[in-house]
Amino acid sequence: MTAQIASPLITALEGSGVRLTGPRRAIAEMISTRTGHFTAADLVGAAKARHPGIGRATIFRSLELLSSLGVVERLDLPNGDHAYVGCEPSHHHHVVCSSCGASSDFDDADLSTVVEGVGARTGYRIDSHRLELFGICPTCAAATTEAST
Amino acid sequence: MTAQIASPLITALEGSGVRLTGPRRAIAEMISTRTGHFTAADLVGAAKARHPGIGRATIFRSLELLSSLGVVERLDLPNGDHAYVGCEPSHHHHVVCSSCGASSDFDDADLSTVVEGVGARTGYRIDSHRLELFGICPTCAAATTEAST
DNA sequence: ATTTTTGCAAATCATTTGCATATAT
DNA sequence: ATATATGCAAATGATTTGCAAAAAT
Repeated sequence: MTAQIASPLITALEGSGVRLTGPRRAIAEMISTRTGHFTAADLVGAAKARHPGIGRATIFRSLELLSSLGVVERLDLPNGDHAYVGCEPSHHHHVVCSSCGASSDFDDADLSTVVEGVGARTGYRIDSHRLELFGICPTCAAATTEAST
Repeated sequence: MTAQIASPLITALEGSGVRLTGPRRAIAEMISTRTGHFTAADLVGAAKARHPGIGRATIFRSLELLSSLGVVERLDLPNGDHAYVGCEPSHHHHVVCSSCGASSDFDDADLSTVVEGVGARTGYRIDSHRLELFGICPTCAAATTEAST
């Protein structure tokens, strides 16, 4: 009975009918050890070090697969870069730390009021939305304060 | 006294200290004739037809300039493409039509409550946010209904 | 045994850059 | 006159694709 902690991603893969391959396990594990967001290039780099033999294409393909399963989400950073974060498959949004890349999820409740209001005012039938918040996480804020003391 | 309608973009350029060049006028005009969002590639194509001689690089540079002036905004479409829309320079967000690309602006008021709430709950100091709504505009909705009759 | 995945290398696509020339001020 | 902008072509960077070989069912 070994620890299964690191694997909501693996669970998601298991439940989806795709094959649970070595590369996919390795990628899932590399993602689940990350605290914050990461780019495809980050993962390619990590793979080169920790799991040589995994190709660039496989990483892109896995990222797409995991996104489609809803356990990884693609973010568009303010600078235009694409990044990813591991997350719960339910609908929600992210706050991401501009300093360390950490991210938290938050849910939808209050936002849906806003979304409905906009729909009513503009006449659009709103199908989907995306909200991303950027700021400084408590840890980084503390570190900054300290440094300036 | 000729119509100046097409030129909030030009006004913005004038007020900003940059030089009002031929290519910039042409690009501003091409943008202001668009109803919905457009990609850099769209503009490159339009320029090739209507203003040959304007280079790709100039288009990208102008888009960046206009974005920095706040009269054009870059969107990240749900499919990952980058697009732009012309807009008012005040802070606001967009609803974009998945069918025709039209977009409307809406302001911030209700959203700021949500943003503050998230900041309070997560402990993040929120610096910026981005909200994009996607759906079907009234015009396209009407067209669809008609077609199915 | 059969189907899905993979790795590789090459292809594609978007965006950026260097630099000599042209243009707005 | 002088600083800023432009066009071009080449450079860069990210992501995708074709395909034969490898691995999972």
